[in-house]
Amino acid sequence: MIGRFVGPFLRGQSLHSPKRVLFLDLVLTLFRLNGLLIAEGDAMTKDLGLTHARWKVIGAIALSNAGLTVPGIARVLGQSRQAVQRITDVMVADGILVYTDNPKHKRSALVTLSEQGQDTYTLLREVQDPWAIENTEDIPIEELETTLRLIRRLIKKFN
Amino acid sequence: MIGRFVGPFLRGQSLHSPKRVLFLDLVLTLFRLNGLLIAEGDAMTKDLGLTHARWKVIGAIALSNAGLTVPGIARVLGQSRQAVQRITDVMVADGILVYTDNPKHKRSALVTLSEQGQDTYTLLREVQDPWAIENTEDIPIEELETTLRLIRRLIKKFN
DNA sequence: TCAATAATGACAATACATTGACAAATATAT
DNA sequence: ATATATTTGTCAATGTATTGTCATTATTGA
Repeated sequence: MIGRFVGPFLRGQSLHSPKRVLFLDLVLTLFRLNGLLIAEGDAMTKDLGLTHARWKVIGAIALSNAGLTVPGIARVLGQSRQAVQRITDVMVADGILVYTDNPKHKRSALVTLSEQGQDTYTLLREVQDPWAIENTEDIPIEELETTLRLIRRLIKKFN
Repeated sequence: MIGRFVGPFLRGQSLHSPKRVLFLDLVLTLFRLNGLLIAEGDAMTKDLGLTHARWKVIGAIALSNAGLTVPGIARVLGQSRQAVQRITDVMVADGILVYTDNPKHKRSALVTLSEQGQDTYTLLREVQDPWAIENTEDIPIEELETTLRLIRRLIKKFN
């Protein structure tokens, strides 16, 4: 039952605009999933010496086609560019990332995986892939697509 | 097109398990939406003297039926109980929240809105409701339900 | 072309969150 | 009932993220 968590404050109005309550419930639920996903990722990558700040950056780079700058990674992750800059600086110092020349911008370098970074990514994939497959095997692909489409639609609104 | 952001590292495998790629893409997209939602909420509540740490707590309490303890709020928000404890302590000191007796637990108080907190919540609703309605008016309720159901399903896996 | 606007890097201050640890309270299983 | 496991409050250390500011570089539009 979808409306299960609708509380006393909202129940009085839920008949008038159920979509609003549904949406607020969705937002809160997204916050929760966000936290659980971070915990999942941290548990998954504990042995690799990664933290969520780090595997998020690696994931963003790996999923990108064109190459990403620091502000670009920040946009993909929904974070401030300063936070990403901080972690990429550390990861470059650690030899996981490399700043490479950006033909399109004099100062804003592209962030890429070093050789060591690619090794780390390979190890990450070895735990991440089974995890992803395991957690989607009982979910119809149509539902995943519908959800992803809706999430993207919301992102477009908030950009 | 759903697979638009699938990068060079993943493209080679996408035919073998498209759901996996879809899922990883979804995860990254959820991170992004999470950040955008926080920014939306902060912009929305700037005049109310709230921060995302605060309106999340208020929202969690408002959406709950039974009454929530600090660890309960933390579970709803997908955060550590220590983080929530910190912010509720500040909000109690500020007079927005009140710790009330919990018949079910000697030490673990229920967190409730003070009178001032309810006023704040009323003001919050005045900006939040139009926002929620505006951002869902072009989205079919079935899609919202499908998405919420999927998100809940994932949460259940990660609990 | 050139002026106005936006994006970026850099630095600082502050807010927020996680992790670890330990004692006290509660829940569970036998 | 009672031993065991889990949950909770608390404190401390550390990691992570936001906000604000300013100079510099890109982009846009007239």
